[in-house]
Amino acid sequence: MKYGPRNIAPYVGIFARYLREQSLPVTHQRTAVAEAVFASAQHQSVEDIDAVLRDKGLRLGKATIYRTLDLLVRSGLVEEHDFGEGFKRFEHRLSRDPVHHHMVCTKSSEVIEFRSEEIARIVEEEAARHGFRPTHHKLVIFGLSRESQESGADVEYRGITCPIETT
Amino acid sequence: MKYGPRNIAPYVGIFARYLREQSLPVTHQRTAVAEAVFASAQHQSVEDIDAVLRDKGLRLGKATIYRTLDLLVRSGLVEEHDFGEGFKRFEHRLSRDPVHHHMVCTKSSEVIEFRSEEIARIVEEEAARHGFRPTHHKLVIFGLSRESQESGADVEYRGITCPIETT
DNA sequence: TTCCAAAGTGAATAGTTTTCTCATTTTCAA
DNA sequence: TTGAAAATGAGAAAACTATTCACTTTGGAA
Repeated sequence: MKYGPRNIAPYVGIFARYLREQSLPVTHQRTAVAEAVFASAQHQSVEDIDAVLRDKGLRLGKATIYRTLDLLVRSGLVEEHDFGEGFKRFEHRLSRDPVHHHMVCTKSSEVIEFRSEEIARIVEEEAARHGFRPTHHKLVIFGLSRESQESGADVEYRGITCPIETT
Repeated sequence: MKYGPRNIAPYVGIFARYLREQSLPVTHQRTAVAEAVFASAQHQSVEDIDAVLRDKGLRLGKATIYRTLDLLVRSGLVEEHDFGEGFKRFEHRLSRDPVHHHMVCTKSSEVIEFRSEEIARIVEEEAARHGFRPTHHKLVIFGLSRESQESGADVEYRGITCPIETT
């Protein structure tokens, strides 16, 4: 779904332009965080981003990373995800498929992306039916990836066996 | 989407049966939490549930509430939601439409439920296409409810104005 | 280039939600 | 009734994110 490394300089430039439009200073820290996010095709946690920056010899305050990610999300260049892990993940929107959804393996945490025109249509229809004005939507499918199934994992259902009370 | 108050005793009974099947003690606290969740048609936070219990004169430890909610979710009788508020919400599955999705108003936090057979079909198709074995899925549409729109609220887009760098 | 007001940074702190610990209490089968 | 296994709850801890504030940087103006 993502298409390997690319020249990210132009995208960092777009972020810089966004900052200037908003009358916000273009700092080294902001540029560095943007580079780290744009350079990876992964769904990165704040820890991941901090690690990447650290590898480059940069030690930014956590607060700065959070604040810059907030700006990136507001700029529309980066998307925020919550896969139910207890923390957020961030993904740039510079791929050829900026709108897509996710399947998350509950065993391996593997993430598969997919696209669906139908989903967008249904969202519009359902929203219109309720007088709702949608801005964005998120669909996440949970389950087992092919790899997890092949490695013997199985969905363990521990729910009620029968919804009708018999006792 | 929810159909008013009902006699929840049978459902508490089903939870009790689930506990016995799992060889887990049926305690007063567990019964009380189940009652609180089953009695409301809302998407309740842990705080909400604690408040309901408190109103009934019950003061359970937070740990017990969390542990019991975990059991309720595992039993399949209750569903867990994350509407991006920073905390979880819980909803029983005793309605006539146990499978449904949500629209969340980013202004008023109002939640609208809707059903869609098409979504389920698409989920199955897309999962099959990737060899993925789905267990469940969540679709949340964010935007403005009719009421919020009528009260003058507007989506404020603060993103980039043009993705093509011109400078 | 220099100046400077406005804004950013980062270390520490605080806040929130959720989980863990462990001494005490409860459950439930025998 | 008894007792082993499990639950409870108060508080501590953990995990993630936001805030505070003294100091630094940015960027437009002179």
